[in-house]
Amino acid sequence: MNITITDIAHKAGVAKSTVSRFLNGGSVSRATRQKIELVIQETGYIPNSFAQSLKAKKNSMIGTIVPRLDSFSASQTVAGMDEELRKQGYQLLIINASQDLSREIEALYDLARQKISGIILFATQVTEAHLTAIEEINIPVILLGQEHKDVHSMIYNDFASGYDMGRYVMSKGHRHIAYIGVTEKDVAVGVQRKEGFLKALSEYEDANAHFYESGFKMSDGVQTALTIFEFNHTLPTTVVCATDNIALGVMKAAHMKGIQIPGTLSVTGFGGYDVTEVIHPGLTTVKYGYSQAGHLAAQHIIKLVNDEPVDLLTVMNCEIIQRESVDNLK
Amino acid sequence: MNITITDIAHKAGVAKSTVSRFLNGGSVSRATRQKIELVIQETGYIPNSFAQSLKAKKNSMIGTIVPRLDSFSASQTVAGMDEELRKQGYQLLIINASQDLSREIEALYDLARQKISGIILFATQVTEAHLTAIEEINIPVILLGQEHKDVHSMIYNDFASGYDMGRYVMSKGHRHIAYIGVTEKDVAVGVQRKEGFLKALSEYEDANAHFYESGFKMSDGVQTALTIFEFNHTLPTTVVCATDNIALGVMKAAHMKGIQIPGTLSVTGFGGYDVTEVIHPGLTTVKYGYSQAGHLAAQHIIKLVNDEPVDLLTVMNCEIIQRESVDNLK
DNA sequence: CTGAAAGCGCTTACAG
DNA sequence: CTGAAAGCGCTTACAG
Repeated sequence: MNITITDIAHKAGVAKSTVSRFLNGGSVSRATRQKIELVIQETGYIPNSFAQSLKAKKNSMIGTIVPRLDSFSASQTVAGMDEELRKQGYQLLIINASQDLSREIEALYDLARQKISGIILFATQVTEAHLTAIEEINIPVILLGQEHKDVHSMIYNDFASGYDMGRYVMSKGHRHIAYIGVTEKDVAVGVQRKEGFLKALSEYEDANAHFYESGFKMSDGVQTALTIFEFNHTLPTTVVCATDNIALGVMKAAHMKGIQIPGTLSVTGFGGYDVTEVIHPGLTTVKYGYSQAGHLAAQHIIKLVNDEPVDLLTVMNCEIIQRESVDNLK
Repeated sequence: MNITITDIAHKAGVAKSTVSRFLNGGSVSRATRQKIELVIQETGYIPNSFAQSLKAKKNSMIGTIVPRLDSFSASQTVAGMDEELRKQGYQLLIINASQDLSREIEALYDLARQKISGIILFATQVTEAHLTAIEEINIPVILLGQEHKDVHSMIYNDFASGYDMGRYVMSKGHRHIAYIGVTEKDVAVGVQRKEGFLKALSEYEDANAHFYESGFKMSDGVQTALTIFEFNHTLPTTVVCATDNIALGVMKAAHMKGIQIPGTLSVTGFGGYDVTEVIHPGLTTVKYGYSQAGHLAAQHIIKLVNDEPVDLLTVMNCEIIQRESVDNLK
């Protein structure tokens, strides 16, 4: 049996309300304060936060739903969020949806049941079910990574990233390009990045590109690269990959096939994962500020929780990091 | 204002207890069932889990305290735990201690306040304060990564890993070795791995090793490697690193200095991070089964929560993965 | 400064 | 099958 505030009150010979006041920093005389302190010390009393929240009608928890925990971008972002939230006195409840959209929906309701104050949802796709849930639970929600006109959203400027990367490789003289993208269900990564790249492509009349679709895993990147290497008598001079993971896969495939990077083939990624710096050659990529995004998302959700205004859409910029994986053909 | 069970009862024209029974799958007539269902549908009612837990006096949450979220081992392990826990109907509450021991203690009390059912603590050091907290909160706790005689512990067989790695490099003919370890405050990584290595070393009379201490970050590994390269007119033939991160740092430093790996210098790690496979050369390391450990920890904590017996100490074995970073000198 | 009382939203015997 | 009542552990006006 656990110790309750009533036990403490009895042992200290005071009323529960006095103990409660003591606990919450209300005014208590020196004498009673000491008695209560002593009893709490002896018993190792720990208040029941359910009961507290039940009365107080609110708590300081923020929930976040991530598609997977074991990805660089997710763990960096969550760490950033956590830091900011803790600094501001909130606790973060992390839910792993394991890349299952229906679990995201479940998680939304779960968090509502727990009367969490606000939710940050790492979005990959925003379905009708998401929208319904967000409306029903009646709790502030921020979408991170995708945008929707009816929900507060924070996105990276994926179009600009794609555009910049396209211009970059072409400025280095590349004209025969393979672009490995991902499913268009992922609007940010699958559509925006590619659209940006396409725009850059359209500005160079003598350039041409072939488009491929890959999964998100490194092994998917390896497979896709292998088919490119196999069915093309003339290799592209560069392969632009929609994520660092895919780029890593391409590098691995090239290594397996004895294709030199750089020298014979160039490769680029998106993401700016730590690994891309330590490998040889270093991967030219676009750096996304995951940790900062986490901090910012935390600040925004706190504002929303406190009914302060927040822009419906926040766009975060990214920047190219030039490393050794791209040949200068000029 | 949120909708409560009383509202539902009113609107459906029944008693709260009937709604509660309905919610918990008790016997309710077809007619009332339908009335209640309808009202819940219309109102979007979501039960308050605080109130539920307050009465039910228990919940199905397991807490885990990790020193940092953004590390490969932590995210893999947590993902494994989460998977298992969810399968068994528990929810995981993750707390990030940001590598601050006092935050671990706080977190222990925080979780107790939330009447969580059990706690898995990723341990790096086990201090008196930890022990006191664990005793006071009176909740089942499992230590992951370190052992203590009074607390349920799960550890990797770090001594054996160190021993195996030592024997491995020496079997490849290496006799002049640099060992980069970490602080001995971390018994598993700092002491056990080194002790194992020392035992292997003692079995080869003609072998010698120099010992260095590094931080856990890749950049620390770079620094340590640089001093080794600088102050030794004769380079060791291999550097055995206590973690993959450090090994990655050494590889980077070697690359900066134009030292060939393999060829001139060999390098090994511990951990089996994904990256170690994609880089060139592939890093010879010891594979730790993080995800499995997570699953196992989850199973154990659930048993403890249900008062089922669990071995006080569980030791998990690891195995060497041979890749290209070690020269065969024979 | 202190205490008695009501109430947060739910569940659980206990009658009927 | 259904309802009235008590109670989970706390907080919060309100008196004193």
